[in-house]
Amino acid sequence: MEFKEAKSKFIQTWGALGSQWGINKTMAQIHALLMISPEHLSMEDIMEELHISRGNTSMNLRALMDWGIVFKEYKPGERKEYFSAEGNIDELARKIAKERSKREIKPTLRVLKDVASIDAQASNEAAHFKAKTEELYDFVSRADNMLEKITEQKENWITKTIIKLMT
Amino acid sequence: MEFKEAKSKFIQTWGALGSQWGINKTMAQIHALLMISPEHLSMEDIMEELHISRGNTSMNLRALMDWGIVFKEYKPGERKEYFSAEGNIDELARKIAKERSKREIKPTLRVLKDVASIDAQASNEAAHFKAKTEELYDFVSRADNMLEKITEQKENWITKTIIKLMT
DNA sequence: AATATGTTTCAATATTTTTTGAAAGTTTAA
DNA sequence: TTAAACTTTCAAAAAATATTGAAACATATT
Repeated sequence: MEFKEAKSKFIQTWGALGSQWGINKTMAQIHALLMISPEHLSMEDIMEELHISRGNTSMNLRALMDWGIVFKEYKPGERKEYFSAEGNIDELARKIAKERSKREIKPTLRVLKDVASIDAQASNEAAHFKAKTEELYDFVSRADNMLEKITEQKENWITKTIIKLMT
Repeated sequence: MEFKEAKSKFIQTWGALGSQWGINKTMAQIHALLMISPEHLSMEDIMEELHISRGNTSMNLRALMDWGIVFKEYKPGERKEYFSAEGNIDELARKIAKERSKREIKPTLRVLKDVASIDAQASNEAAHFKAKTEELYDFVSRADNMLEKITEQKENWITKTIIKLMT
């Protein structure tokens, strides 16, 4: 395969994967592009490469920076802003996990705790509901905890976790 | 909180969580509803409860069954079909993890392997691309492996994993 | 202070995804 | 074999989401 073809295929695939996991396709594509670029890229570079508008680029770069996985870079003597992606994949995954936990899991846990607090005496249906949502709260909170434990191990957390699991 | 209010809040929240993770909102809501129902529900029941059309209900029930987390039930002497959700949350999570790995991670891995096979000699850019996609392949494949290891432990895999991680 | 070089915002538009509802399909029973 | 009871399919419509592009905004330079 040609480099150009491979590059395009990678960007498309990363974008599609993003979509399937609830992340804006363009956002994932910009990230993919930055990840494989040896040099920092300007907004113009990104727009041209992905054929997207200035506004779209600006908004998605902001989102990526909010996630802490893309950084603004300045070149001495230049007014233009450049961008780079988190280069360490371990760190990238850790940040994504942390952010999704904060944005989605934690709020869900709050709701689960809340709805599980109803009176079980009210009816058979209510009792079942309470039991199920309690169970769910327990599970999700454990899973979230596990993820925290896994990612808080600095450096090579995947490998470290696999080793511990083999015992 | 009232049971009715809690129920509605739970269904909404579960639907929203689904959306954020790339799962159709209605699909997640149907699943939520079945999960908290002590009795099996018919298509009519679901349509009425969630205010959705017959077609929508039918298609999303099929999708849930394809995922292996909702089952068709027959009542003796009745022609109507009833539905129930996987009751074991551990098992539910395991099935979702397995299915997403199969549908999304595995195909991505194939592409990563593929694009990483380009000639690194071609250019500096190509060399960097190859290195990055190889690194990514390595990481994703380890992560997928880890998930497999975690979920293949039957019963209480979350708890078991946490214990192993504490050593 | 005017101009040049950039970036951000956001209402309008385009695209994608989901939902509807009615026709077609299936199965059971009379 | 016909009708009744129920489910599935899919083209059209609706809703949700993403994208554009131009005006507003910011900041540096002349």
